[in-house]
Amino acid sequence: MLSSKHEKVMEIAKRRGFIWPAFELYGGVAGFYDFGPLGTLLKEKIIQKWREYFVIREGFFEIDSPSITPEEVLKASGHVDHFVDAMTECKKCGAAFKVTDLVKEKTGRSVEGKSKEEMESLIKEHEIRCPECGGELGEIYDFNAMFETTVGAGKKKIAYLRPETAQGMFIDFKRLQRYARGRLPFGVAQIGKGYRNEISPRRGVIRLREFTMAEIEIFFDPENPTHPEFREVASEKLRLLLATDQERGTEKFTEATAEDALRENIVCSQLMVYNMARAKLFLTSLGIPEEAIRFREQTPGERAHYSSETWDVEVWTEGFGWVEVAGLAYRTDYDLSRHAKFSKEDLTMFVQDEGGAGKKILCHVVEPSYGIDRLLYCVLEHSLSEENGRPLLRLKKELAPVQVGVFPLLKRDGLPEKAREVLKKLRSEKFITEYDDSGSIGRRYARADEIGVPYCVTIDHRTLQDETVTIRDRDTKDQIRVKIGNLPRVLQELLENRVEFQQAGELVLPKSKAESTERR
RNA sequence: GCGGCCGUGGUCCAGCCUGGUUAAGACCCGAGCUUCCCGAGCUCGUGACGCGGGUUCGAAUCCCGCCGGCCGCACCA
Repeated sequence: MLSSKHEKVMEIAKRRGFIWPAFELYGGVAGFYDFGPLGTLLKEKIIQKWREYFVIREGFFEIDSPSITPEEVLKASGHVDHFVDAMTECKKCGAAFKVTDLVKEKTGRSVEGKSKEEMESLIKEHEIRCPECGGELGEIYDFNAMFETTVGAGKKKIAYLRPETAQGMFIDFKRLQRYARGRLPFGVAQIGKGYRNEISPRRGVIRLREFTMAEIEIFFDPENPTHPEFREVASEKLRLLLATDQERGTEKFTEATAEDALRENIVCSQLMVYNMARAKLFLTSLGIPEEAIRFREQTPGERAHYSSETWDVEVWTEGFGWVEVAGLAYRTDYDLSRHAKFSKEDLTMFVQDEGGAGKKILCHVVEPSYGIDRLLYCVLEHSLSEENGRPLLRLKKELAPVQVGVFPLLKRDGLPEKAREVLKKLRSEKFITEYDDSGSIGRRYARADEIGVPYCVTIDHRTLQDETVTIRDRDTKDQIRVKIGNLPRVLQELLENRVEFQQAGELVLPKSKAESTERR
C-alpha cells in the first residue's frame, strides 16, 4: 500500500507522466531518470521561473558551454585530484573507505596526491585496519566520480563529462569581463546537465548521475562585496543553521534578517547574504512554504576544495527529510587563480577607483548553484494534497504543465465539435491545453486535478445557444461563465493572477454546491 | 560497494513455501450504452510473471548470476 508521501508523489509522477525510470525497457540504470511529457513541461517552467528571478531580474549573462570538458581544464579546477579518490575496502566486512581519510585519522599525515605504493606502505607501517570491524584492508583502487571519455580518434585526448557547469563560466572569463565592459560586479548564469558517477545513487531523483543544474558565478572586487539592491532584501527573515551549532550536535536554528546575519558576521559578505535572501524568495515563488526552507552552513570538513564558506539551501520533505536544493559557495579567487596559473593567461581585471587611479585585481566569486531535479521533486511533494480522498496537485498556476482542460459536457449533440473549436482557438493563443471527452464530467475534473490543471473549460448545451462556456477553478471548484470571444483574455488574466476568479465572469453554481448552499 | 527485504498488466496486489488448467482480483485506461457539472451504473475490451542461465517431462513458483527498488552502513568532491 502507498503509505508515505514520497510513494504517493512517485506513484502519480510515474503514472501521469512526470518522472520515469530511464532505460526501463532494459531493466533500468540507477541514478538516471526520464522526464515524461508533464515532467518536461514542469521542469521547463521551473527553469523559466529561475531565469525570471536571476537572469532577467538580476541582469546576469546566460551562457551555454559544452558538457564534455578536456582533462586540463579539470586538472586546473582541482577536480581531477579531488574527484579521484583512492579507496580501500575491508576484506572482512566489505566497508569502503577513503584512504586519505584513514591515514590522516591514524597518523595525522596527509597523503593527498601520493602514489598508491606510498599509501599502501603507510597502511602496512602503521598497521591500519578496518575501523568498523578491525578486519584486514584490501588493495587500494581509484574511484573516479567523473565520467571519463575521449575526444577524437587516434591520439586520444582524455576528457570528462563536467561535474558542474561552473567551469564553463570561469573558462570564458576573459570574454565575459569584456562583454561586461569591465564593470563589477557581474553575474554569469548557466543551465545545463552535470554528471557525477555516484557509487550508489538512491532516493530517486534526489541523487542522480546525470542532472540539471542552474548555476551562477558572480564576479566581484573582494574589497567591495556588496550588492546595490541589498536594501530590498535586508529585512528578509532567514532560518540559519550554523556550522558551530552542528558541530555541537544541536539542531538549533538561528533566526535572523539578512541585515542582522551580516552585521553579526554570521554570513561573510553582503553579496552572499543577498543571494541567500533571493534564494528564499525564489523558492517561495515555486510554492515552497517558508517554514520548509532553511539555510545550513557547511562544516569545514564538508566543504568543497574551492570554498571558504558554503550555505546549503534546504527544503523539508516528508520523503527525504531536509533536501539540499541549492548551495551558495564563496569560491574566493580559487578558480580564476588556478586557471590563470595553468593556462598562463592573465585573468586579472582593471578597476578604477573614484580618483581615476586604478589597480589590477583578481575577482572573487560567489556561486549560487541550484539543482533543478531536486527542486522539481520538492515542488511536487509540497503541491500534492488530497481532497475527498482523491489527489489534488496545487501547483502554482505559473508552473502547471497543463494550463487549461477543455471538455465537452456530452459526447454528442455537436458538443465535441464545438469543444474542439474552442481547443483550437486556445492553442492558437499558445495556451497549453488538454482535451478530454472520456468518462463523466466529474471524472475528467478529477483527472485534471491530479496533474494540477488550474482551469477547466466545459462546453455544454447553452454554449450552442449563446457562445458561453464555463470555467472551473481547480482549488475552489467554483465556476464562472464567460463568452468564448473573451475566453483567451479571461484565462490569461486568471493565470497571471490579474483578476479574482469570481469577478472574471458570471458566477454559476454547480448542482452539488447549490444544494449544499441551500441546506445551510 | 557490503548486509537485509523485495521485483507479477498503467497502478496496487493474490498466486510462490508444497512446481502441473486459459495467472485471479481491484483500480486505471480504451470502446459502446446510459446519465450529465464534480472519480455514478451496465456491457465489452487491451494489457503482466525484471533479465539471463540452470534443475525438471513441466518453472511466476526451486537454484545461480545480473539488473532494478526500499532500508541500514559506506559514499555524496
